[in-house]
Amino acid sequence: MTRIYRKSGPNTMSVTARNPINENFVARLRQAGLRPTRQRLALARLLFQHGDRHLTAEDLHAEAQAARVRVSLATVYNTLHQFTAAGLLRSVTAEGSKSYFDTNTVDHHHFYCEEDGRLVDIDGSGIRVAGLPPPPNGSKVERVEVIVRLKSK
Amino acid sequence: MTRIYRKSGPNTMSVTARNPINENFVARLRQAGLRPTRQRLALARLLFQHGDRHLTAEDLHAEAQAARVRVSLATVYNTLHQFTAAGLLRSVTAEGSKSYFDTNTVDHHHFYCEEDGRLVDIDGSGIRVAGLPPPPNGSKVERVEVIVRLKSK
DNA sequence: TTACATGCAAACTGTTTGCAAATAT
DNA sequence: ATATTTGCAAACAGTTTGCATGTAA
Repeated sequence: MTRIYRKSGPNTMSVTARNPINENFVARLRQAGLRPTRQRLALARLLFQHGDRHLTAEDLHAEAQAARVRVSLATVYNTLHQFTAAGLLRSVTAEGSKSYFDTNTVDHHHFYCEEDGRLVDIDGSGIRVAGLPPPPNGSKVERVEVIVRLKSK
Repeated sequence: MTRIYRKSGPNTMSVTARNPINENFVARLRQAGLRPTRQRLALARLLFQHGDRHLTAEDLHAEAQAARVRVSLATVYNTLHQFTAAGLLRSVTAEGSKSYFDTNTVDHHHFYCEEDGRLVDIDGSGIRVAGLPPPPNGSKVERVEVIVRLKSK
């Protein structure tokens, strides 16, 4: 991990600027009880403006840097967790060390490529898991997760 | 994590002592190209003498301490990885931060209790995952893993 | 007697936290 | 005005590594 921080500069983009993308996210954040700050809006845009994505905190931080958005890594972590708690993201556990955040919040499953650590959605609608025994006493099923681990052929 | 180390003392148990449990593990280790050292044998016994188990490195290290077996945490990690490479263990990824090692090396699935971080085997024979799309280009399926995440009711 | 295994400390990675400064309402 | 959010540094957890010492063959 590379830890490069820049001094925070003045706020150059008005958070309340009237453009359709912002309007959209401002509403979603407000609904989640999150103030639509410059950082959160920028991260929301990076996360959600392209289709379904699987990102680590570091990935998103790097994207923010590349897009000249000044956000600290700590804020990226905070934001990802807040978005997850708000139901805007899901977290996916694929491999020991790092956590992935998935912009697809609908039930679905994943291919996981061990070689490059990449996650790919499996459309959930077609998949069925049969023969599951009932959960142990006192607990109930929260979610069934299928991970198909891949090797290159 | 607690890091308590003791000075290594003299070897009190002969590795080659003739008892059926040792004989068994000595052979298995040899077959895997691993020298049957005091530490490896002790860990093997802790791992395999009771039924199926899901352990972290820390868990096993604690058990070793409790059993008055002197092993460093680093050696526990090494040993777990070597055993996994040799097919004596499987590693299971359930949650971001820690890795579990599973003494059940036959294909099967897991319940995972988020509250207490405990894994429970699901007998694999009954479970079937239907409707999987073919893996992406150039890759093939290595393993299909089902994790049923539990909540207490 | 030599190649391998161990123990420890220190490094490393991903993540979280404490707190002062900045910002949203 | 005040409650929230941010950035940074430092802490933290789990894991890995380098190297001197110990042990198996």
